Amino acid sequence: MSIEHVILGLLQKPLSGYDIKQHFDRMISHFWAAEQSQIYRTLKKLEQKGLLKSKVEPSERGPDRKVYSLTPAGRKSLQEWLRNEPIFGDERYAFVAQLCFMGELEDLGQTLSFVRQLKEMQEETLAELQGCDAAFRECEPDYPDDLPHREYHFALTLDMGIALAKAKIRWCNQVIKRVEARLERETE
Amino acid sequence: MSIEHVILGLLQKPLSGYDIKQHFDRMISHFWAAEQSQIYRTLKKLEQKGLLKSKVEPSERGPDRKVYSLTPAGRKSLQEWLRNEPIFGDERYAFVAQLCFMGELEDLGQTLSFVRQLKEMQEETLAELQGCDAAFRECEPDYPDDLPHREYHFALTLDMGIALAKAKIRWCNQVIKRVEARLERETE
DNA sequence: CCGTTCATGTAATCTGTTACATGATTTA
DNA sequence: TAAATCATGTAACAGATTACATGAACGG
Repeated sequence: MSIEHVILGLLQKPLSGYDIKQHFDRMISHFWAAEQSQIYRTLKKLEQKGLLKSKVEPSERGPDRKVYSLTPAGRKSLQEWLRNEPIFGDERYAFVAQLCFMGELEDLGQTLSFVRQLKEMQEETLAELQGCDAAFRECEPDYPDDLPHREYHFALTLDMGIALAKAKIRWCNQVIKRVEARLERETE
Repeated sequence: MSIEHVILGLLQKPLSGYDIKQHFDRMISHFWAAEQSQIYRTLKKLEQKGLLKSKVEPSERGPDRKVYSLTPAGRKSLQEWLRNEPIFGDERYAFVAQLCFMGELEDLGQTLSFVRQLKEMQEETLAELQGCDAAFRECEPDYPDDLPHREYHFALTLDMGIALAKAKIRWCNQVIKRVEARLERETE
């Protein structure tokens, strides 16, 4: 049920489904992704449950917006979720699965180019996260340790994204070295 | 469609649905989890598609086993997936989502105990992975760089699990220090 | 006039979890 | 004899993706 709670968490201010999608893509994509259609569906369900209320507003540009906000029951549900123990141990990494079975190809050259490509992808991710961090640092004088609680917690998760991206890149570098060395040994 | 390919990848040797669940839990749980019921459903689908074939065998102990193995089409499908570019960027971390919105509680004591608990969980995961690594090291004299390709690639993914677990623990330690410091400042 | 952004959603399908149902064999 | 392990699955529900459908406003 995490997506419901992530949406409740984002609704600190009233937002439309479209706004929520922007937040997913721009702020939290390093730990959660959601499709637009899933967001609309979940908003409808949360409203039916009485955790959200909505009102239609004219937009400055484009069609009318349907803006959602938390009800007291919604805030309570969010707080309960936050006080749960950490939800941990169900992460999935498709690229690790690919690497795990790549022995099947009997082609270390393929493994090497796979890991190099992976490293590039992770470097892009890292650059984005660091850009976000830099922007934050510039416009918030109290960054990072005296931010208001909400931004402070967001900054902590940004650090996590950066730390993990760096760890993945270090691991890629090690794998690249090891596979290169093995390739040299095997072609001797 | 990754679960289909993960199952194809595990079927280097013929295995029953029950065996496959054991492999998920014992060898690859740090990058992919699956429920028994999902495994049986997926096996059935893969057989319908002609990527697997099955035969029923008597078991040494317990009821008959239905043992699946790759067809040539199955092997081809696996190899195509392995030659795809790395599937990357859709990881989800529910515990990061929880932390991200925890500012809502306005209770840094709660944040602190959350992160301490998270750290303990990650230390358990790390210990398991290191145990697996140690066992591997003991019984395989060529570990890690001269293993046959299949085991070699598995060892690479084990390293990744260990590297990520360590990175998460380091991040927890930093967060714990920072939050402790802020709590002291705020209660002065 | 064409592409992008803004803005809403539905339908079909696929993936994943939880609960249920059955029954033999082994170990304590 | 009771619990754990071996072994199969189904049903219902929840979560996620992809494709489809509509249309206004704005910038080039």
